[in-house]
Amino acid sequence: MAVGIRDVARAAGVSTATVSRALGKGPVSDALREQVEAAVRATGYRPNLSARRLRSQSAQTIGLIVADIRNPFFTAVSRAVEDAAYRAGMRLILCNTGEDAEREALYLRLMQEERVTGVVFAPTRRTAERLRPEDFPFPLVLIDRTGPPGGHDGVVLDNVAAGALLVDHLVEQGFSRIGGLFGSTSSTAEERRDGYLSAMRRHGLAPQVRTVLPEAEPAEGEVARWLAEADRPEALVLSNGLILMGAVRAARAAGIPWPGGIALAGFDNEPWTDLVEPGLTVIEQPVTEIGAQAMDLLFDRLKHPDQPVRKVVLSGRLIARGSTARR
Amino acid sequence: MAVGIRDVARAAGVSTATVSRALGKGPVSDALREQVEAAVRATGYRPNLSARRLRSQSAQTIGLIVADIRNPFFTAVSRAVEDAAYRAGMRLILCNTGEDAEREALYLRLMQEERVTGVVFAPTRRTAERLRPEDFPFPLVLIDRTGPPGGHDGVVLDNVAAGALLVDHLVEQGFSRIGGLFGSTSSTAEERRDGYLSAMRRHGLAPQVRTVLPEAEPAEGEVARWLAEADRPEALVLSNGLILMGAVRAARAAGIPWPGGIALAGFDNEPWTDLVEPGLTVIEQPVTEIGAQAMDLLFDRLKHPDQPVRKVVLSGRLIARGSTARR
DNA sequence: AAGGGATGTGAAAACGTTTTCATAAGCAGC
DNA sequence: GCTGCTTATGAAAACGTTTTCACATCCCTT
Repeated sequence: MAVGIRDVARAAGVSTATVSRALGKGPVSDALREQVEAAVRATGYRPNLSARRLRSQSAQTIGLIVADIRNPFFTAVSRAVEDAAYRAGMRLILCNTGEDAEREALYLRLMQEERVTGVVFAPTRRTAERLRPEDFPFPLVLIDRTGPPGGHDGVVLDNVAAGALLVDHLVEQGFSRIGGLFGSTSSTAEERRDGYLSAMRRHGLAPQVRTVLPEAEPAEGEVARWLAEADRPEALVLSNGLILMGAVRAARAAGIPWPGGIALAGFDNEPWTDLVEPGLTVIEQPVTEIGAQAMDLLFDRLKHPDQPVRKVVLSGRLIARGSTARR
Repeated sequence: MAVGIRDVARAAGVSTATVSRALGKGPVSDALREQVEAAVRATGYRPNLSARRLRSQSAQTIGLIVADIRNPFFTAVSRAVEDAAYRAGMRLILCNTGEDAEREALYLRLMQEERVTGVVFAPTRRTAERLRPEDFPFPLVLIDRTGPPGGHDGVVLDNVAAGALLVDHLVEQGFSRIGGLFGSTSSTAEERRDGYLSAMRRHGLAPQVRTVLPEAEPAEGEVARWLAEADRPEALVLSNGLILMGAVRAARAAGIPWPGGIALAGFDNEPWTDLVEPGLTVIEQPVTEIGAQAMDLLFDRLKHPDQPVRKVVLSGRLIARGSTARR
């Protein structure tokens, strides 16, 4: 039933070595190559990738580890990563960690057992701190969240600048009591908060920072409470797309209009952010570029293992919409 | 450098067979099992999954093939599939086909070479028609689009009923000149169109059907043209989330309000559909359920290969919102 | 005390490839 | 015509596991 390379060899009247070479790139005479190809067609042979990997010690596989593929940022990045992977003849193994350090460790171990070619990883802050390059026999490229400068290549947004950009924009639009709600698990959120804080300080304004699990529901709850307080801010900076959505829901539920009741500015130019009325001011991340760059770094690292560690920092673009219209 | 099972065996003073059994489920005395575990810790041993797969002839891997992971429907389904896979100790290989029959064929071939345990697949109509169960040595479960009854298990929405449901709702709300815009590549879109057509006929109304590539941009262009026509419909049925978004953009761009200028009703209860104002009437698909059911079918099929083919049909739920408010 | 079924263990085969190694054939230079 | 170099090919080793098979050992039954 299961046809192997021996069957093809027999059908073509050659050795298995020749079949292997004909299918790969070895030197084979044209005549035999044709015989082999005919035999492959005749037998319906499909190579066994596990055997190939075992023998050739090359998995041709990329692992992608993210918190949740349903976060549109990761969705978009994953598509770019998958495209690059398959263009290079590699498969993609997808892992969702749910921001859970234990599952992160589990999946990293799995990647070792798979002997993957490389991994693209968006770690939680906690895990990012513990990541030691010498523990991994493959290139590990961090995206979105690199944490403190470590031994891994990475692609990130200039989060500090982006956080500040939002504050500057809000100040310019006439707001001064500006709150910030940031995710609690990633270094990215921390950097955005730092940018927020330094910009607030620079403008001589009093920051109000809160922290929340970076998901829509917790964010909605937190913002709902915040908006119900007597001295609520005039404007809110939200540190990612899910938190921004939570904030929009909370404002909508409380019947507070934006920008009149509360100005909103956040991250991730998701398709819906310009469909709500008024549209939401956001920092757009170059998502496709991030995924593509990560794969470039990964392949470069494979070629030049001893090259110094590189960190690609991409700029976010401010898209000003009605949600932060001048007071 | 690379530590294998032989090194562990040597360190523990046992045979490789015993190590394998200690790590698996074979019968091993408690004393030896502890020795082996200690040796594993001491050596930092990580099993080589390729070797394991080759020998045990079991890949413990699920393939997921969809048009585009960025379609929120597939995003959500993929998450459910991944969860189920990893709960069963399996990995997930992700493939995006971009609705391209050639890439579908390519990936199906790849799945054979990977000797995967099973595949969850949302095929284009063209491919669905050609799918022959005997060509696949693994269970292939179709989701979202099963096409004509074939030899594969599947999980689908009751698309005909759902399409009709939207028409019934629109009629009830007082609309009669109702157009329908449907995707051109999937059997799902066809079924929704059939539901639309039969409901229109039942109500004695004249259907107006158009077809478009199931992506936001082509849909926006098509709807823009449609809305510019003199005898444009009063209401539109849109056959998936991306097409619905295109329609919303077109209406917004043309300055046509809904439901006043054009009533909108579509598929997929994506998070943004109730954030636009007024909210959009949609059919909600049980996305998580679809993914989970697909994996259930897959595992059942592995257990009972000769069981008759099963097709799970799930009902969509109508969520009526302002976009179809009474005329 | 002998027979017999569990039970635990190790040696070696097996999984399906690629790669190494040896060899034969072809060809250039002398 | 011989040597040396390249090229095409096959036999066999190798990749790192799991599984088969054979063999002790132990305990229970008779």
